[in-house]
Order: sequence, then structure tokens, then C-alpha cells
Amino acid sequence: MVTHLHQHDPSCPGCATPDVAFATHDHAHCTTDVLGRADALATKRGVRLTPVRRRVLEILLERHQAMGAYEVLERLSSDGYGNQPPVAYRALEFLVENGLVHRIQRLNAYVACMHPGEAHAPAFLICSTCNAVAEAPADAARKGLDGAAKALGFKVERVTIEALGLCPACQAGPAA
Amino acid sequence: MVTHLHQHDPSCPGCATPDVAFATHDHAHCTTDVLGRADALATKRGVRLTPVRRRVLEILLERHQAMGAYEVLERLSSDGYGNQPPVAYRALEFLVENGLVHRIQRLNAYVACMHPGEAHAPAFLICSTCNAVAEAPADAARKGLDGAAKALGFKVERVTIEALGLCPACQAGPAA
DNA sequence: TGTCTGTATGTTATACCATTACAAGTCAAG
DNA sequence: CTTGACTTGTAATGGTATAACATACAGACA
Repeated sequence: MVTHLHQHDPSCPGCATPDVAFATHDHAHCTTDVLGRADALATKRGVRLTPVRRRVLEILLERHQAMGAYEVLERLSSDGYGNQPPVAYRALEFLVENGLVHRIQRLNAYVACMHPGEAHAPAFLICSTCNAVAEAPADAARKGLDGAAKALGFKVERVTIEALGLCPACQAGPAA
Repeated sequence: MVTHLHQHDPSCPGCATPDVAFATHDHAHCTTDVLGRADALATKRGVRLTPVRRRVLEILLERHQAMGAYEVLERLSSDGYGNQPPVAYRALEFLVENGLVHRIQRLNAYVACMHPGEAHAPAFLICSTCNAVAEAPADAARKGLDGAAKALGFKVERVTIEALGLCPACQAGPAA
């Protein structure tokens, strides 16, 4: 069993909790669960999770880290898919639009969403040592921002909240 | 007098208030004030606000909008400075490090800080119509994020909070 | 004053990130 | 079996950022 970083929620030994990335967990379960939910979502919405798209999601699911589009592309082309940037960018765009992947602005990179289907607009916690990315609930932060924006008469449409710092493991002892 | 976007604070007809970008104001005052404070800051810290660096700050101060590095570079080179990317990037890096310029992740672009010297870690409000960028107090939002991060054992070092939306003027009637 | 040293700038080349435009294939509805 | 919408392949290009190295300049100090 591949153990990765995961959390304390007793009901889920693998996934579906806010901080999957930062605690040891059954990563295989984690992956198949998300993939299954992605299939279900696509069917429900009448969009097609085609082989390329599904493969990109799988690739991103291998690690709780953000990957650049070209890194994804390399993997794709070694799997026999096209090797031009649009192949990767189109799949990523589809996945982002459908809430299956998040884009990390700070890194110009992409990470699989751990809670597809659940309406959410998370904040991202990016470990500057091991590069793990976790999703954190951002309701409180958003609320604070909304207040400030309202005071200035600004109408918020989309928000990006990203924190750079150290994950629990790397605080203890920086990863190799 | 160049009037731009500015705000309601009665004590300052030009600058030094959180939402300078979104209200009509005496922009010349705004510029010279920040530039003066930048000089003072550099002296105080023993760093050099050299001609290139100062010029980059001036260029960014011309508008309350984010500018790309290459746009800055063009202006620089037409002023007789070097015309290779590192010239612009180095100056921008210096200004960012010294809190005189902020980088807007979402736009891969840079904007002059309106409150240099004041310790602050603002959120940015980016108008998707007119591209104006305002700094908003982010204390509340940060507090919310800190809570979420703490719950996951994540140690926050730097935070990016950026909102895309509509500034007051563009809500009324989209700019030309 | 002259030399040394650290910092800043100039310049070349290249890496990395992303999109436009168009051609060709796939699939399901009619 | 053809149409039309969508998806993928491919070439070319545009936009953002940095590495590496050479040169110039400013201040410390003999």
C-alpha cells in the first residue's frame, strides 16, 4: 500500500477530507475514489471524460503536488498521446472547468481536486519544501475579503487564496 | 491635474488610503508622495534606489494598473536603459523585495504599492473590465486563513489573496 | 589617488508557460 | 450514411522568466 500524507477523519482512511495531502493515507484508495467520482460527475453533466482527460487526471492524482502542464504533457506523450502543448492544456482546461483540477497561480501548475462535486472554493496551502498542496476551507477567509471589498464598492467574482509555508511533516524535519 | 480613481478619506485628497485606485484623485500628488517615501525608505534601509529602479517605480506609478515586465522593459529601453529582460526583472525584484511594488500572480504583472513603508500584507482587488488594481486590507481574510491552516498544522509564511471582479466605476457602466 | 570589493547593469542565450489556427478524426442523431 | 458538434493532432508563435557571464560603477580603505 502506498502511503502518502493524510488525515485524522476516522470515517475515511484515505480521502474526502480537507487535508488529505498532509497526512499518511492509502493513496490507491484516494485515487480510485476521486476517479470514480469524476466518472459519475461527467456522466451526470453530460460531458465526456475522454481517455486523454482521464489520463491527465490520473497523472495529477499520483501525487498531492502541483504539476506543470509540460510535465503532464511529457507523461501523456510517453503514453502515446499527442506531444504538443494544446493536448495538455485542453485537457487541463476541461478538468478545471469541471472542478476536477485546480490551478495553482503561484506555481503556474495544476493539482487534482480532492473533493470533486462538492461545491467548494478552497484556499491552497503550498509547502515550500516538499511542494505538497492541500486544500483548506476558505469560507472564513472569503468572508473577511468580502467585507473589505464591500467597503470599497468592489464586486467580487472570483477569488484566489494561496498560502506558501511549511506542511506538518516539513516542520518536523525538512523532507529529503 | 490628472484625475484618476480615488476615495472618500477627507484628510487625503490623493493617496495613502486603501482604495486609491477606485476613486478620482490628484494623481500627481499620489505619485510624488509615494516616490518621496520610496527615497526615504531606501535611505533608511541602506539600499540604493538607483535610476533604473526609480524609473521602473515611476512607470508603474503612472497608472493604478498592473503592468507586465516586458511592457515596463519597453518603456525603460525607450528611455535609454538596457533592453533585455533581466534589466526589468531585476529592478522589479528589488522593488518587490523592498515592498515598493506588488506582484499580481493572476496577471503575471506588477503594480506599484500605494503604502510603502507601512507594514501591510494586502489583498488585491482586480477589475476585470478596466484592469485597475486596488489594495484592500486583508487582516480579516488572513485571520480566517490562519485558522484553517492551523487546523491542518500548516505553518503559513506568505499569502496571496487576489479577487477578480468589478470596480465601482465599471459596475455603473463598463469602461470604454 | 589608486586599488580592491561588492553591488548593479548590460547582453546573450535559453528555458518555461500558454495560445492561435487549422487539419483530421470520432461519434451520435437524424 | 451524412451531417454537425465535439475532440484530438500538429505547426507555429507569443508571452513570461532566468542562467550565465562580462562590464561598469560606487564606496572603503591603504
